Amino acid sequence: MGRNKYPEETVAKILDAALELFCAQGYEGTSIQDIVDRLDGMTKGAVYHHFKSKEEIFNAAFDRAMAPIVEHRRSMLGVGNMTGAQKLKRLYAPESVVPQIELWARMRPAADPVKSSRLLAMQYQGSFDESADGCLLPVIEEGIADGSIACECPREAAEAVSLLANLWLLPLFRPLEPKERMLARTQCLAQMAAAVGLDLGNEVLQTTAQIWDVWDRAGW
Amino acid sequence: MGRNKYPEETVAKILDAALELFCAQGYEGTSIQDIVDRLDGMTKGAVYHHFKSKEEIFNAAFDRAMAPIVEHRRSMLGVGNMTGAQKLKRLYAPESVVPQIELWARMRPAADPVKSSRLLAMQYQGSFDESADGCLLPVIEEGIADGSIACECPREAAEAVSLLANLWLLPLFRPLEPKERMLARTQCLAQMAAAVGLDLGNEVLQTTAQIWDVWDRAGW
DNA sequence: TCATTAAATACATACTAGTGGTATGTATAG
DNA sequence: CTATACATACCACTAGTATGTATTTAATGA
Repeated sequence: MGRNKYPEETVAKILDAALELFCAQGYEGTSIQDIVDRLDGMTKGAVYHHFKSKEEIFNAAFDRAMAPIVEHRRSMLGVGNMTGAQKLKRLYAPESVVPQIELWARMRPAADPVKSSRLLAMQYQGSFDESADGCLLPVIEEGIADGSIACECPREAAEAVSLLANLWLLPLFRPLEPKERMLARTQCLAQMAAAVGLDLGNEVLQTTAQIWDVWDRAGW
Repeated sequence: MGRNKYPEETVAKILDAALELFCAQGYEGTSIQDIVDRLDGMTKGAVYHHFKSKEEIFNAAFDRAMAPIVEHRRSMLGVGNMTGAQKLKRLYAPESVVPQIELWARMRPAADPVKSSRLLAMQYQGSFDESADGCLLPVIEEGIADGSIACECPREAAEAVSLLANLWLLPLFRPLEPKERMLARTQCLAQMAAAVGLDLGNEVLQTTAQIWDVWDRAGW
């Protein structure tokens, strides 16, 4: 294959193939050659021209996939005429979470946590980042400031809710549970969150229900 | 090296070296050769005679390390003259958790979740197993049966508490937080657990404090 | 009870296919 | 003409295997 006039297309192809493979086979289970083989005609030289390591490909692929979702969340919370409590509820409403889910469902990460251990580690890490630098903690603090939320341990509550939401309510790394069990988990989390001053709202149940439907429709 | 009259000594040496290396360098970061190099004189043939794959070594190493702890827990709960609620509190009392912690501290798994992603995945998986087949859920159900615990969603509560205890209160895969923050997390979890009917007891705070001291003393 | 033998075990040695990554070559776009 | 976008050829290293060899154990026979 000769030189491409638009190399960003090549980069996009690489990242598309990589994302799909990393999800299906895990990080260690996917070789650079596997990726190259999906880039018909292209060779390893092309890949290593655009990326300096397998790890960089992995990170780039997921950053790219996550970017629109992060953007979507951030824009949703940018509005001024909402209290912190309202924004918190909105964070777990279907409109916020479902786009993310559609992405995960499309990528189909392996339900085996060991096989997807690197993804799991990223979600784990991300749960802390999300609560620290991301949207959740700032929203809670906003709610405390405007008086709409009464929470004694905002940082801790944010971390706990993030962790449970990302690793327990999202059925990424374990076989999909029956719908009623996922709803029970959601209600359980909502009760626990309420105990530390966070009202996740009623819509969170619909969110879980919709997630379940998407997952189920995707054939899990 | 000639044939050993007591091959179980060889197996033990292999597992000791493997455990230390897997903790320090992660699964993928540790090669069979790394392990062999610590077994002075021994060769890869010996290792592959006793174990059929790297994965089997990994599992065997951790199963062996965990066995006495699991045993300790199980024996502690075997006694008859305790209510479920009392057993639950005991599960999170220092005497139950500290032995486990000493082990972890000795092994020093990397605080980088990505580097230790396989261990993280095992802890994640283990959190569900622990709540399902392990001690927590049975104890809760015992408490419900004897009337000492009132919990509407035992399975969900057990999973949530297990997850948070293993991935949030145990400082395995993240840099150690200041002591007061770890205590705040503990109190937060206790509050959340109480909201779904589980009283973890007052001793859980001492447990966290002791864990922190062990970690700190180990030079984290 | 004890030597002799046969078989099973505990390793060592030598090798393979495949891996992530690099060095270098070549053609094309700017 | 130069910088970029690739291709080709290669490297050290990996998990795992096939095979060889010495030693322990078990079986045998007296």
